[in-house]
Amino acid sequence: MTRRSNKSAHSRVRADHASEIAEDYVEAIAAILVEKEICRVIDLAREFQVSHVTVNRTISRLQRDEFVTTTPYGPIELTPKGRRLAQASRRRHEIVLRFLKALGVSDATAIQDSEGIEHHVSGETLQAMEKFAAKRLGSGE
Amino acid sequence: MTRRSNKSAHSRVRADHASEIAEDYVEAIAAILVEKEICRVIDLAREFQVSHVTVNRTISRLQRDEFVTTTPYGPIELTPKGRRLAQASRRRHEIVLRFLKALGVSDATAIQDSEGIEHHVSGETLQAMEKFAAKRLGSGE
DNA sequence: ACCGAGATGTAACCAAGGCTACATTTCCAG
DNA sequence: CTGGAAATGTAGCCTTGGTTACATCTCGGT
Ligand SMILES: [Mn+2]
Ligand SMILES: [Mn+2]
Ligand SMILES: [Mn+2]
Ligand SMILES: [Mn+2]
Repeated sequence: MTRRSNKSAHSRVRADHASEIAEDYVEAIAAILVEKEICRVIDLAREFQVSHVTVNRTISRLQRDEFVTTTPYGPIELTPKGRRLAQASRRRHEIVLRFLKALGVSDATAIQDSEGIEHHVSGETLQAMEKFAAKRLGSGE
Repeated sequence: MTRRSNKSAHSRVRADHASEIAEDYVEAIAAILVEKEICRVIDLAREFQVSHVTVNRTISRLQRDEFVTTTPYGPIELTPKGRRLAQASRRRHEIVLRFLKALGVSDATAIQDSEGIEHHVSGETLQAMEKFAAKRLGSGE
């Protein structure tokens, strides 16, 4: 076991990565919209620590895929599809974050690790994490 | 908290991804070497479910970075550096896998999810996972 | 009103990782 | 020993996501 049984988990990982940027962007956009009511290219450049050019081109792809809308020099908005993805991504991210903290990991580390882990957590695992965190923090302890 | 405090976890994630293929390849090569004593391009193409061309070019990069050695039409071998990375990657992967199983996730799901998660687990989190799995499966139960 | 700093856009480049199509090499079954 | 199937290599293509350099637009403070 353990070795050589996995048909190809790697294809799944590649698929996870293909949707990762969309998930992180719409999640970030939604968060910025909440606390600043307007989202601009530079906000995302700061958040992701990339150049504004990278943000521009990413936003183009997201617009092509109908997650966001924007106009030249205008702010960035979410489509309904974008809002749905943002909501789901935020929920999953928060569950993973809470889970890591419940596991006993420091806040700083939990924040860092959850940013990558979130994209590789299946529904089944997410449920297990949720349950675990609930048992740890929920009402007891 | 939770929102807007993370300076940039995203840079860390990008760094994780940059080393991911090297880790997975050397880990796979080491495993193949154990049970077949020779590793060929086609073995890796099957393992990762990619074309042999992709494997070729990846192996070139790994050779450039001194993780593997190979010759035209020859088998693929690990350098000492490659062996060290393989060993460390295997260990981390196994801890994550055992951890997910200990959490109550099914074997199939644990195999899938651990393949992506492993690359985003910091030392601190890995230790927490190890400890948890030990408590769950270690001597009790 | 206007002007300059900061935000945004665009051009051109790069590396990684995918692919298909085709060429070449290996090596074993007959 | 040899023919051909399987393995390997090579050429050329694509998308994503990163960069710097430079051009243009916007808008708030004087
Ligand atoms: Mn993320
Ligand atoms: Mn990942
Ligand atoms: Mn692995
Ligand atoms: Mn992996």
